[in-house]
Amino acid sequence: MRIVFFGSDDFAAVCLKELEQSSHQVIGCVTAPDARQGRGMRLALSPIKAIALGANLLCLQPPSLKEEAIVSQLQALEADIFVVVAYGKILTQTVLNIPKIFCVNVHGSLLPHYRGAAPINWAIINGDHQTGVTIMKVNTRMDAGDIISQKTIPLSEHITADQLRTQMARVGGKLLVKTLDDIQTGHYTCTAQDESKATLAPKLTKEMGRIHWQQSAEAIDQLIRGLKPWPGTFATYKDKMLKILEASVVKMEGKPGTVVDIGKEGFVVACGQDSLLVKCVHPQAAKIMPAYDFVQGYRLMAGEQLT
RNA sequence: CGCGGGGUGGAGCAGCCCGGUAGCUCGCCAGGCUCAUAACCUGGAGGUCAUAGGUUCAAAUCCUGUCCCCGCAA
Repeated sequence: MRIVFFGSDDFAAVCLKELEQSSHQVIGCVTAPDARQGRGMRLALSPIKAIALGANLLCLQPPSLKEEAIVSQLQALEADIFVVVAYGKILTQTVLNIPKIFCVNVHGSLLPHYRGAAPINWAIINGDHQTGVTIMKVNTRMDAGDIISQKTIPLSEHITADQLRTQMARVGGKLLVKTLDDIQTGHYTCTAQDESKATLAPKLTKEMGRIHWQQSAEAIDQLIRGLKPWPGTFATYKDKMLKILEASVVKMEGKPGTVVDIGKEGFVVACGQDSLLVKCVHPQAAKIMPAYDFVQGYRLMAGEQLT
């Protein structure tokens, strides 16, 4: 089939690579416009554009899909199907009508659970035992289209969002190719989502990463794993931000926020329930370091407070 | 030129404002001690203080350029 691919991030890039190795033909990409970002606000291009340039693929970067020029460009490609993966924009009905068959989306959850921008992270933050990938038909409502295929992924107790994301991109890419094969041969079904079970996975914010020590150590650990690497979790130590990158739950008690023990693996901070053994840390203006190195250099002592 | 913080033995930091013997907590090596600890005690090795110039009797410290790292913001 002739495919036009819509996507922007690294997750989308994995899917795109998978498509390139399939029997289907990617005839063009649509991705976000280059944006200024990073220190010094330099111009950065999306991973999708990088691949497109390397493969000599047509790459469109419209600021808006509502422009007539874009619509006619997309029509001219005569695609069989559109594939959308983490594109970041809602497609209009006009755009959805362009491909001969329809438009499919790869979503990082078992829909109708976790509709929205950050399904992978929320599954970990909420401590779920499993999640998955869904391929669905796109409509104009966010992540609400009919389900074509799904695959479940079990979650281990220590998985982080970046690991899950990598794993899910691989699984999703393979499922995408298989689903496209099925669509081509007509062996597929569309199942409407059960609206009563729909939940949302809203966009992540920086402030979500603030640690509240009165919460349980388990909840904080889930937050740390679910927000890795972005936006990350942080506490405050001596008025400076201290990012906490890795931790685990230990059975110790104390006043929430107090350092109750120090060892070679790191330092232990008491929480609302149980305590958190902090193993890896990122002080403001410094490098990422093992928690024990932080203890050495910053003179962290048992009894001190984090907020 | 978006704003800000850094680069000091193997690790993490202090010292810089107010120039004048390279400091702290670890690690490493050797020896001792202990029921035990982030164990402890004694001794030892290891640094052109990112880099290039400048000022000075004297620069980690003051001035100028360059390279690299990080946070905020997006």
